[in-house]
Amino acid sequence: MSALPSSSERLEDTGYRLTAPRRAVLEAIAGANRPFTIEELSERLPNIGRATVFRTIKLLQELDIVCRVPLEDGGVRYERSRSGVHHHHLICSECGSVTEFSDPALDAAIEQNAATADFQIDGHSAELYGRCAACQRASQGPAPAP
Amino acid sequence: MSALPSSSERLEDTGYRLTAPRRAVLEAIAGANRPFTIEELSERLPNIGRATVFRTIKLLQELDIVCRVPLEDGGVRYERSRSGVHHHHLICSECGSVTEFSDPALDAAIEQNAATADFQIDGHSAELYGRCAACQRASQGPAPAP
DNA sequence: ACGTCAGTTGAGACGAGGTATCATGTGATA
DNA sequence: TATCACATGATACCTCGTCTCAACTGACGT
Repeated sequence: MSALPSSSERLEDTGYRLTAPRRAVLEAIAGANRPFTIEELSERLPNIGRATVFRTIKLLQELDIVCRVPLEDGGVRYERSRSGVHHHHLICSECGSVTEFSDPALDAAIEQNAATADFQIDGHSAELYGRCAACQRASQGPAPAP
Repeated sequence: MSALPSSSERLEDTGYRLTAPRRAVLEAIAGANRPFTIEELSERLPNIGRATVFRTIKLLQELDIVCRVPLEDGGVRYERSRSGVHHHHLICSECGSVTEFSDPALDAAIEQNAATADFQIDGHSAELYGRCAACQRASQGPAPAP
């Protein structure tokens, strides 16, 4: 719901203008109940230029207001990020749902590997692909037609 | 060096034809000393159609002869895969080098998270971005001209 | 050795996703 | 409320990858 107030403040605090198109994009994002593509967003906002949608999403990524979800096939979706908390994704290849999780043990393992290789780590990504619980249940329960 | 014999055998064993263009792509890959883009590969093989290079790389990915390296900016490179062993990447954002590592603890942490979420995992990716040891040394040691 | 033919190729059209350009519009400040 | 840097929209353009289809060619059987 209220992803808007803090987001718009963050825009202004960083010296960016809070314009009508940006407000519209923020509202559309706040209203999205699942990760979205730029194209989907753009369709929902027919009065706003495609380029502006791209520019705004790029900006919001830099401000950690939205985050990029890389898909297995090379495609990309975006989602509102939960208050800048670092997390990873469980991506269902059947229904496309994306679940977040964070795990200190996983991050620690990653940092351990970087340290061993004398690698100065800036960032990392970890995505898990497979089938979510709901999709597993759907194909197990009532025998579906083959 | 000898990535060729086993790779071409693997092609034939799987029922694919070992054609001249495929052989040329395999040789170019064997001769690459760092992860490459399709475009780079295509430039090195001016007699081979771009579409064929794409098709061949796709095929070699399926056969686990090359693997995809997703970059931080959304771009992609490819590299010969080490004998099908599952691994992750340390990707230097300064010099572009890619180092592989594998870590059972990391994979275990990933599987643990999937299990907790009742998620049936098919595959996962984990990439670490930052600066490699060499690039860190280069900017610390002898003061370079700005 | 050679014919056969399904698998493969190359050229180029096409499409998705994203960026660059530039004249015009507009939010925040004085 | 005037100003002007910042932001926008339309559109051209670029990159990366796939599709189409006629022509070609490896692998196999004879």
